[in-house]
Amino acid sequence: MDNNLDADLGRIPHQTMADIVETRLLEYLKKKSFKPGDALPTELDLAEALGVSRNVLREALSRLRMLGMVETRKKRGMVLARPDILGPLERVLDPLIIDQRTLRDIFELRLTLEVGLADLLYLRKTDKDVEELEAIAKDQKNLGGVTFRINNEIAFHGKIYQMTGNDTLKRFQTMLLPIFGYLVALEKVPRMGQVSHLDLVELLKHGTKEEFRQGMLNHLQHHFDKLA
Amino acid sequence: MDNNLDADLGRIPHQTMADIVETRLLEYLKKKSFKPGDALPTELDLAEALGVSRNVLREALSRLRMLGMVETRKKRGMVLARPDILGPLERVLDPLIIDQRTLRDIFELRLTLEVGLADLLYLRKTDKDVEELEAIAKDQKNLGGVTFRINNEIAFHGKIYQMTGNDTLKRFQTMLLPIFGYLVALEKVPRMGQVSHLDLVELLKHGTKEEFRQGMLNHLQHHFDKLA
DNA sequence: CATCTTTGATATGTAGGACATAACTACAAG
DNA sequence: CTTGTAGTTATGTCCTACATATCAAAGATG
Repeated sequence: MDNNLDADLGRIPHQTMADIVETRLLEYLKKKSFKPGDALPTELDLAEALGVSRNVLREALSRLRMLGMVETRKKRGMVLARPDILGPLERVLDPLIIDQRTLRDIFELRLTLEVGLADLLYLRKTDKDVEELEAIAKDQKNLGGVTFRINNEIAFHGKIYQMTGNDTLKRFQTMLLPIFGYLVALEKVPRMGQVSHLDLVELLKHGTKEEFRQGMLNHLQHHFDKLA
Repeated sequence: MDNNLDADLGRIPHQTMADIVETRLLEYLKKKSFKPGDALPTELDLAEALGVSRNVLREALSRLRMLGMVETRKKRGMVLARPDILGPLERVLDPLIIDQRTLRDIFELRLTLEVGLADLLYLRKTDKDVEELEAIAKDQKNLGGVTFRINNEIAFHGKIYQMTGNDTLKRFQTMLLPIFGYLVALEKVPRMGQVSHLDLVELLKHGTKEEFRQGMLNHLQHHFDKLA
């Protein structure tokens, strides 16, 4: 009867103490503009200051620890740390849990990145890198099973990301792989672009930045075609 | 004397119970391939099964709640939910805490995205969108103070992201803004690209995808110049 | 009979106490 | 000056207790 009512109205968020303490702590850290390594008050002091039990405080702190924002050592107390910005993302990226719309968004995000990569690539690529990339591309010729072809695909594009010299970008791409495996596996007939990996390597060796970008675009064209 | 010793050896990670429980729970959720809405065992059952106190379990659950992976309601128990993949990222993005290298990486990531956006843009842009973008660009003419110019810059590029019809991308861009504000504020002399916002709008109206991309590239050129 | 009210059971939310453990400090011993 | 020892302190973990929201079923009312 009113099954859609829940979807229409949604549920009122109901902030819990731990939620509030979490935001308060984040505000506190940012306001005080601590630098990594700075010492923080003890749990007992914080709990008392916030007027909550140590239990609640620790639940909030546990979150900040997961984000890598604080580290705690016995006796020493808590210390502000450099968060791992991609760590939390990594935990959540399960294609089966993420909704279809976001999945599509992420897919497009990857395509966008790959097309835009050319500039960084030409800025930082080395001859050694190009050689290694070529080796990967040539490996594709003697294709084994489906598994091999997928792994080779991953290796090739992964290498390109690595060649940009941008570690965050590379990690980001690695994290998105499961989503890609999932989406590609949904395709009935695996389609290949008109521009092969070897073509891309050739462009990288002797072509201009714009030619390579155009080549990558063609390589990914059949993905773009399906977006609408 | 041995200041580098710490850097050489690093610190031994020291997993805490909550850490272990967190990973175990994540494995459990993925292995069982729950769908959003499915009910989970109670805290007491989970704690007993894992052999830890309810306290520790709740610290781990608190993390999953922050990630949006589980929701809990009294009596009803716990339910698997759709995680907000960008939420955790949002909490962490404070330019003052992130290290310089990652900051640069993110900056490059944004440039890469912006250059690669053209395809999605031409796939989904509407006349109404272009008009609105033009309005923003024209606003720039009668420039007020520095604050206004920055806000206008944000509005213009933000509008472009929104025009891609990719909500995740748009949110991502919004989240990165503080980092941009920070990096741009570091510049002594604000430099402008040779291609203005109005030029970009013109390209969007009458130019091809490739022309627009090239225009965006020129618009951002001075940023690329500083990368090396 | 249908609908509203009440009551009880249950799982989470919060509080507080207790103790183990790691790590820092200071001091004594070689 | 290094090494060993004792004491202190803050975190890590466990336990118990109770409040609260919510579901479910029994009971009351028309």
